[in-house]
Amino acid sequence: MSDVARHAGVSRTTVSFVLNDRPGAAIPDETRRRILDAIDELGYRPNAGARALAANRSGWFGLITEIVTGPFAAEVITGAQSRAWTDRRFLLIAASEGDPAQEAAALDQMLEHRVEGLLYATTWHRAVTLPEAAREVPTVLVNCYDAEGELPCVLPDEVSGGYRAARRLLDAGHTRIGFINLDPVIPAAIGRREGYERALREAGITPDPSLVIPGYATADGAYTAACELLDRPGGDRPTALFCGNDRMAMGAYDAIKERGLRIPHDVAVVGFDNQELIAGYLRPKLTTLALPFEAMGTKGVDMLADLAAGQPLDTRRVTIDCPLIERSSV
Amino acid sequence: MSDVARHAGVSRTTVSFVLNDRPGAAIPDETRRRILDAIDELGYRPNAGARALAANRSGWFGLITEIVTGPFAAEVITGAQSRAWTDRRFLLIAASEGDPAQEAAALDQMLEHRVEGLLYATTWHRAVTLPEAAREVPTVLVNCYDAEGELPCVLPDEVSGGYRAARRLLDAGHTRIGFINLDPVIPAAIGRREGYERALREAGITPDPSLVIPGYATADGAYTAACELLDRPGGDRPTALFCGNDRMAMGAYDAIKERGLRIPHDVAVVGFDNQELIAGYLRPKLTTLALPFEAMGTKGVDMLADLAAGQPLDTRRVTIDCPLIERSSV
DNA sequence: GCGCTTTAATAACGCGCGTTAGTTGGTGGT
DNA sequence: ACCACCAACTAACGCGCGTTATTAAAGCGC
Repeated sequence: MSDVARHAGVSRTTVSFVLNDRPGAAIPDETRRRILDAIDELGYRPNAGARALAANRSGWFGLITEIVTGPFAAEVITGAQSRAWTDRRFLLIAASEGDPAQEAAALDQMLEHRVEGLLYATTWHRAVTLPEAAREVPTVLVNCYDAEGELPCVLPDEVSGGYRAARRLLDAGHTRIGFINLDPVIPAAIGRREGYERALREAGITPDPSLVIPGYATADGAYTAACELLDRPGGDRPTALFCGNDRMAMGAYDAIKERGLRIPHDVAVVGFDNQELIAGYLRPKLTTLALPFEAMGTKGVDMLADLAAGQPLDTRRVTIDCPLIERSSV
Repeated sequence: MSDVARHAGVSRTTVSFVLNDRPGAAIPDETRRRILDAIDELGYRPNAGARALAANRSGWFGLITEIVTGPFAAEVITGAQSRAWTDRRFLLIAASEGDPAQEAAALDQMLEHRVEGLLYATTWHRAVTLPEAAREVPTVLVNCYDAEGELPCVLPDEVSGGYRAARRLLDAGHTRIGFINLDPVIPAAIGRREGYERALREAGITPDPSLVIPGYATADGAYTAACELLDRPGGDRPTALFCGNDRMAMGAYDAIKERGLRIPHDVAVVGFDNQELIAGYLRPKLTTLALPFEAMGTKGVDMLADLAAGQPLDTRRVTIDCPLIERSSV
């Protein structure tokens, strides 16, 4: 920077003013041009670290996830990254790998780097408890919430997701809709079932509990569940299956095809999660609901930016809709 | 740091010596303990940025990928991250999203943060050309290579992957092995075919070119290709299919099942890529080869660390084996 | 010509740390 | 009694920048 100043025949301060577009600083165009030319000529690049030190503003946000591997975390990162970029901020990403020690270590490193805010994301919707150190800095939870309800969080709207799935099938004329759910105790399963039942009732149908079977998140579990639903005695088998995730839809597909039934003509299927690698390549392609991970990442940074700027949040618990991704299985 | 020094009754220098375990500094245990106690008591955390500035060593490596979304990039990140951690380094991750402008901007930011090395990773094995600015800092290519062959790179060993796949099927007694390949012009397709043919020849079988059909990386393309192979006139249809990726294996599965054939009894299948969401949930689970993304990320940081330390590389072009992931389709 | 305001610029301090060149007090040897 | 030596520390500088207080020159009305 001193070299640039010398080269342009001005002081270092003036260079700083130009670089930062300092409001109130009167820099004639001619001087500004000379400085910018010098920067170009010398290939000068400001030192972000020194800048942060002097301005007492690191420009970092931290992002802790359980697993970097896996499409969900990646989407959160994408959303958060792009949003952070517009504020000229950078994201410090670390994976806890489910190990509390590693998580604490990552957090320590982040605090040493003076992150101005922390995003804490999980791969599945649930309650979490954060390490103590997280209280030192503004924190937003993504896809999870703290049991005490003290921290702001951004969550998928499971209820409207379940509602939307059932509604899509009702609109297609189905009245007996089997629901192969996730483990019944987790928030996703509870919320989606609530939405599913509400849609049925709105259509004048009384939910039949025997049509809701847990598939425990695996293709095998869903296969078994689908067999049970499709082989119901009395010939009142469902004409549509709503599966709690796309993996389970794979199992359901197998059960349906095995019986010589066709998708969607004989049995329609709706999944959840919109995992491209499954939904996009099943045959026929799977109509499913997307978890809005990218939007959640974006919104999380949004909230963090407000928090870091000292502004209060308008909503401390934000829910984001799960959009229906229309393909060919309904 | 000054507070800690005052609290412990020593100078700031002594605190620095303790924090950095400075070799040659004689610090009595008693003094050291007092300092560590003070750090604890005051909740002192070193400022990583200031440290980098003073030591002229940022501790950052940059990692640029095309897409953060997607399992491949995530694995590279995991490998690189964990390896970097052991050197007390951090990874600055950015996605180019295939946009040269965004890529250049990301690189600029990284250089402003004074990264000491750059990892450039692609999602599929191919040639790349880097922006000019990348020459300012040691660079290692991951899963790609530069056309000029100037930069060090770490690549998957496609040839041994193809060899290993064919070999596995030969060992299982198959002699007519169909190969649904990727787009024939890309390095992965070329290398794997070479390995496939070598394995056949070693087994005394002359490769039959009509058994190799491109599936163009899609399930649909592979379905068509598989139909062609399975419906060959003359009853000499292959008893095994080697697919250039797992998505194509999905298409092949459909073609096989449609004909009432069983996997692996009537037709064995080997995939490539080891995409958990596909390979692990197909029924039966898919035996496939893994692209060693995590290992490539690790090795990339390895090489970068040497480069950044000023040491020459022993090998400028490293290839890493693709391990066979045994499941139930052979 | 004088005072006053605006424009254009600068010198100097501090951000939090690593590092070098010292200083101080004590011990052993002759 | 003198010097050499070592253990245990410290003062002071600089890393690259943002920022504040200050100055010199130019413009303006009378």
